[in-house]
Amino acid sequence: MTGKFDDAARAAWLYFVAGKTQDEIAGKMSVSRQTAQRLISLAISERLVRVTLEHPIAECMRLADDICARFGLATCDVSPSDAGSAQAGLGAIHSAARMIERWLGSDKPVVMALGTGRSMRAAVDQVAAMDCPAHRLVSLVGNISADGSASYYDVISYLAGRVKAHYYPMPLPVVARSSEERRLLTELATVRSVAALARGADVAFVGIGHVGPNAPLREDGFISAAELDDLIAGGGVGEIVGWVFDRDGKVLAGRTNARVASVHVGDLTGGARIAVATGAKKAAAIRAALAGGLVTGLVTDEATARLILGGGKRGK
Amino acid sequence: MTGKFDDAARAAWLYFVAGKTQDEIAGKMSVSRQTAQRLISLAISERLVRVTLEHPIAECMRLADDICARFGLATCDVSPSDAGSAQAGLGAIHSAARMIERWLGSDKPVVMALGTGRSMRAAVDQVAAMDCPAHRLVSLVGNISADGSASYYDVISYLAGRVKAHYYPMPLPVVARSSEERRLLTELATVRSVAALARGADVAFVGIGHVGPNAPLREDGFISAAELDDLIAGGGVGEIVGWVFDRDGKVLAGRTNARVASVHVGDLTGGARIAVATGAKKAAAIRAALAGGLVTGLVTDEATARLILGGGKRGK
DNA sequence: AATGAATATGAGCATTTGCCCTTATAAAGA
DNA sequence: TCTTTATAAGGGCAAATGCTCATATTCATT
Repeated sequence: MTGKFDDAARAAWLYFVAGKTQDEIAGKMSVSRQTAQRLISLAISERLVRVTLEHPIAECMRLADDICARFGLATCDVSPSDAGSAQAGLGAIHSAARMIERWLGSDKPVVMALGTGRSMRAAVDQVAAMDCPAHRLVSLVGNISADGSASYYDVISYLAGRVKAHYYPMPLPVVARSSEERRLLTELATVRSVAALARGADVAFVGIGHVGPNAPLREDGFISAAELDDLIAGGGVGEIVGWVFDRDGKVLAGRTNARVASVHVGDLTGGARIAVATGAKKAAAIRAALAGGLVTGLVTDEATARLILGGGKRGK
Repeated sequence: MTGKFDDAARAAWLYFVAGKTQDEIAGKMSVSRQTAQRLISLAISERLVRVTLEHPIAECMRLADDICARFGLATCDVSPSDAGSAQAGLGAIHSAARMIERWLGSDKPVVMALGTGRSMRAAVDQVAAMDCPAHRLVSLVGNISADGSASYYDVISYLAGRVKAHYYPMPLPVVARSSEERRLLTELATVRSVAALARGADVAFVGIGHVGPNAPLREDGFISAAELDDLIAGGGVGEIVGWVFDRDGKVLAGRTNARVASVHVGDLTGGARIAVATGAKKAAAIRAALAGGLVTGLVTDEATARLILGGGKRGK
């Protein structure tokens, strides 16, 4: 008895690689045309097949090189913008997923640190199922939201399940109620060991949030409106796993930062630190993070890349 | 001015990755629907997009593992058979191409040795264009046919052009007219240095020819009908770059082998030696080559794999 | 055994796609 | 400048595809 995914993979193989029509496949596999179509569509939705672009689009490459040069990044991926689509940033998310897969495909065991946020969640959704029990995924940021529930885009457990890796979540709120509470929490033995693991990670993937109207930090209920205003007044423009920084990428002293319980991405030692972020609203935050050297790599899309490089003045 | 391939890649990206229809793409790129279709089709035919199967098909994996175990191979790739199709062996050719790409994608310089034949030619046809000036491609076999022309599926120059690597052809006939001539030719300085490079190759890809009715060696005019009969009488069942071996994979003494000017694959030191071969007619030759340890890896298809393992008795 | 939920299968139909053929446009040569 | 020729764009149509709805089947539960 052959499994369902096996049939799906076989049908997809015949369809994409051998170039058969669904009718022919149906004939070969002795099923109806509809079933063949369903198998192929299953293979696509389960990501048993992968379509990749071999040809680097010159314009995107150019933007990526410019960003690398300007901010001294180790890696930069710019994907084509899907202008005007509902799925903003889809391209960047797709290439982030592929980059994650590449790291997880490594032979030697990898410690991968992960932030949270919508982009990150969307990216791990696109990671193909794999089997990598040797790798470890570690969270940079607490998974407890303000009301005590453990929601907030649970990136790490989803990815861990999908790739069958061990994972180390952080049983913490994102922002503690006081700096004293933060101190107590981060001194817990379990938290300390997870944080230590995170700081030594081989690679970290994080989202970047903007600080301003509709800041994700506020929208997701981690800080109050008053706190957000305070951060803006203090020069905050962006945030990574809760740590707010100004336009130079310098982490603000005090304010909510005094109570953020997550691992600051700047504290990671040695490993690659890759940001995944797109969107006009985020451009200033991304530029600041790059300027401050908070990350060593960026995955974004064409439109955002132009904004980061300075409002398209370099275009043409 | 953006290049044509750039547009093709962009259209293909929108089509395959972003999931747009050709109409939407046409709108976005301000071209007609037909033009969008042409761009996508160009991207496919130029292999700017690549579809790969992430999910290993259980049956193929099982066959591959069986073959590895039985013959002590380092690697074995079995792709789904496209039974009854005109394109026999398409799957194996496709995975051979991918394997070649993987080697060429290596960071450190690679010396890759190459045989000839229809399968090899078809495989390199499918290799994506790359830019690897650090790698060296070296021929195992002469490119001069019996009548002095340099045809015979010119695998190496084609691949070298496609991936922009240096290459070292062998300015030799496949089978010299006498063993004396063979000795003279192989002692030429240029030939000796190419052969030395080949013997030290990191990896070799070769086809396997059968020896029997319609043997490729005969069909391509490298040996006469009488010589073929002689080889068959002497127990020859298969051939790699012209060196004929018996059912145990032992190279025949004398006969045409005394005049074969190519580098015997068994003389390669240390590197991987991978055969690409499919088809019922070749099964015996493949089995012999594996049994004799002439190669360390095999790329074939499901149907051939079954034959190699013994007429499908192990099936189900 | 009966019931109901969940899942798989099959038919019909609107969209989408691939391709042939005609027409336009551009490059090359006289 | 006027052909000639090659190359690209558009129109139209048959084939292929994706999707929805109705029906059958399986499986667990009572």
